[in-house]
Amino acid sequence: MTFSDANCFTCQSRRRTEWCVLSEDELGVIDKAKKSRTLGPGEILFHQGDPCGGIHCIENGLIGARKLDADGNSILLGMAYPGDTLGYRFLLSGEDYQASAEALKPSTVCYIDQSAIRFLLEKNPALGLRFLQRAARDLNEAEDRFLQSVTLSVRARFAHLLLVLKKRYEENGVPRKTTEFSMDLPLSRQDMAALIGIRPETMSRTIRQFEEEGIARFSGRRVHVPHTEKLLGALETDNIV
Amino acid sequence: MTFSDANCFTCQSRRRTEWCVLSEDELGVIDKAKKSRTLGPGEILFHQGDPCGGIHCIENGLIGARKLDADGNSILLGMAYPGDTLGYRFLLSGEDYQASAEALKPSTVCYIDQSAIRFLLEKNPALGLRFLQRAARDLNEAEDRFLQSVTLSVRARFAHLLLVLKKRYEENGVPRKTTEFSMDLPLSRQDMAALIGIRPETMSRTIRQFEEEGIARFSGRRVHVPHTEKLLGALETDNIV
DNA sequence: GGGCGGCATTGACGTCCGTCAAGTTCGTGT
DNA sequence: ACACGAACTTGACGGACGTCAATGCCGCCC
Repeated sequence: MTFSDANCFTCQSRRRTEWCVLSEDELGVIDKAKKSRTLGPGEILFHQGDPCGGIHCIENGLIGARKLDADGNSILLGMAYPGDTLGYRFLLSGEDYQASAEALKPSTVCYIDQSAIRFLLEKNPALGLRFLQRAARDLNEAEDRFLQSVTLSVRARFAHLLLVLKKRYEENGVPRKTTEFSMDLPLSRQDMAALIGIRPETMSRTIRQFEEEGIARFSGRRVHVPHTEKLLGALETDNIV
Repeated sequence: MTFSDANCFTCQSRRRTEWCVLSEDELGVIDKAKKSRTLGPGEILFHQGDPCGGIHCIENGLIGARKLDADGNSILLGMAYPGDTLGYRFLLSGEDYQASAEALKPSTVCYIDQSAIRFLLEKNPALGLRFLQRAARDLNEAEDRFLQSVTLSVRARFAHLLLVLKKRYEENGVPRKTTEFSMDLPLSRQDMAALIGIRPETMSRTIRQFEEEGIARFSGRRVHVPHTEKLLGALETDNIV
């Protein structure tokens, strides 16, 4: 674990966080309470079962949420990008973490103890509403994933995933305006497989299928899509209103 | 649509709602703003695509959330019991309803306009936190459903569903202490099928399988489980930590 | 450098579940 | 009471995806 210096006032990701509704004074409370650290890929932020004593706020990088099954295989449940806050759910409900958090890319993350959070939640109702809006978005996303997992084919779910990763890639980097695009996938094959609820073998086969159909070309973690509309055609999204 | 009289102060379900943190005065705001109505089974509370102008609060009965696919088939997404509030997510995010709400049993539901809600959210931070806790619980539930849909067999998912319905049945009625139990299912076969992401035909076959194995006996909407531990044995829950 | 362990790919095979079609039961309205 | 439609059941069939096993690839550590 490496500690780093960070500053809430100059944080590039702040406008994406819930803290954007805080006054200067209130932001100072966060800034004083925070502890910052950097993680390399694979490093663990917290473990499933650990008590949740605060909130993690991602300044930059990429964090993944995992569960482990009995065989020791880890299942990637979701990803958190810069500006996302991690753990508010368990802080509020008082439960222990139900998943582990692991850096998927080199990341800088701040930890804010619950005392500061609770103080500000009492003081500024807008902060709670911000968290509530975040929860509402997360909830919509979770329900969509369930619906997709039971209504869409593996092909379509993988196409969805690629488009979501593209969107995130562009939000956190350089957007492209052309019909074609390339990007570096932040995930291993088996992590992508877990995200859409399939086995690594099926992931390999779906990738090969996409290559054979000219939808995308894969080389390691690099992916190139020559015609975005071909990828859109694999969505099968027509049949749900 | 039938209107009914209701009273927040004497409401039997209030202790389960978010309003339980309100003072007498604040409860009066809700009580004045609410409009109460009763619905028979099949009656629609609101439609997918309607604008969300307030919150629905279930006094008693059972409400289901549905989406429609292009074929006109309705997919049951979830259920709301007495004390649950419906629509806070869309109110906060300003979106239209993304699903319809339909009474599954005779129900009494109050509608509270957003102006009262927003007034109280600003005034009493504890109310926002209550909603946040609700959202956190809903989120955990949604993620569990996704995990189950990709890791568990149809058998196991149906066993889960029966146990959830049992829990709800006992919370809203008479609990039993014995190893066996009976209950009336509040759902049609196809609604149960949709909840666990399978087709009605597969639902029928799973029910027959349970009967053949002596796990449960079904007669119309009545279900009898002679040995609860047999049902627990069908959960296959061992392999997820 | 050599060996080891995790990730990825590929093939063969099996099975679970979706699809289609037909038939039955149930509920509702006239 | 009868008729109609919706919900439910059952069977036959096929395909998509999981499972198992073998192999290749690559980075890491002794």
